Amino acid sequence: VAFLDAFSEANRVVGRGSHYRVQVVSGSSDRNLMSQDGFCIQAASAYRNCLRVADTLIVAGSGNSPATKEDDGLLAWVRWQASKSRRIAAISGGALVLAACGLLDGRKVTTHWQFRDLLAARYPSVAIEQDVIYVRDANLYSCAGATAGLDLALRLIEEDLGTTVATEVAHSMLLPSRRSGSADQISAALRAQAVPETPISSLLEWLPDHLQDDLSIQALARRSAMSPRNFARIFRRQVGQTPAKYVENLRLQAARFLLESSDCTIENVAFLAGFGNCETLRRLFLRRLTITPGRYRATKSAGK
DNA sequence: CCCCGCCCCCGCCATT
DNA sequence: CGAATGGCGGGGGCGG
Repeated sequence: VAFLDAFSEANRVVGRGSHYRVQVVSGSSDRNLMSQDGFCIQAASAYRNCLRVADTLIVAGSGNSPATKEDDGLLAWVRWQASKSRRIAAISGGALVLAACGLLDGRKVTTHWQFRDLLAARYPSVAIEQDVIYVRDANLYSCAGATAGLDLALRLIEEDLGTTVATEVAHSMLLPSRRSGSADQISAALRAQAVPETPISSLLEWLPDHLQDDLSIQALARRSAMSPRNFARIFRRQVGQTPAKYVENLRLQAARFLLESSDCTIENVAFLAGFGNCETLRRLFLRRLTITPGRYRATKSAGK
């Protein structure tokens, strides 16, 4: 449910004329949704009564009922919505519902490890990605678990409204920052279950401690014993971002952290985060956060 | 602020 | 034949 907050928070950030209108629809005959935690949510409507087409269709899977009982009416409704909507997202076990609709054949998706085997066995043509917390395949998004749904929501917001808004939403929701799709920040429990060791995953663990190194594609490819072209492809497929973008995000994150929580000079921050000089850092901040590093630090410290 | 060179990204094709 | 890999080149964005 937490990912719903991200959209309302985005509305608050962009101000009046709210951008998102969220409608919760139940997949049952009545409006009640029973969560596995023992509380009950009342949706705005049951799916049968929802004839409005969603711009973004988000299908959330519940933990206790793996959504595998074939409710033909529900599947037909989802198929119909999916055919009309601009993009589709599956959260956790929601992938099973979309798969049952035949919407995942040949598509790249991820799901909670708890459903992975079932999904793979029942729908062999689905391309399951294992070492990401969320994945995007064209207009199809999916994520591994409920909390990853939050990251997915931030991703959608970022695509709709830009990085600045997404970052602010993440900030106001007390998240350290937008997590990337990669596995490096996945929870320990999920990591233990879901991550087979790959060259990319070990690279992702190595990266944050080596921001000052040469992190060009060639250098990273050499480190991973791949050709540059192939490395870039594999990386993008597994991580969901291009290598340079990912590195840029890491460095930006590091710089923000240093500005907020240390009194290093800006030049030192730039150096520590792996930027050649402070001009590069400055331009990145202006591009991504529309604020200079110095002002960023000032507003952060002035706020407290 | 501008400009040039570099590198990233991606489409495309050849090879295995 | 299809999937995986490597190489090439252009276009565009970014850094110096």
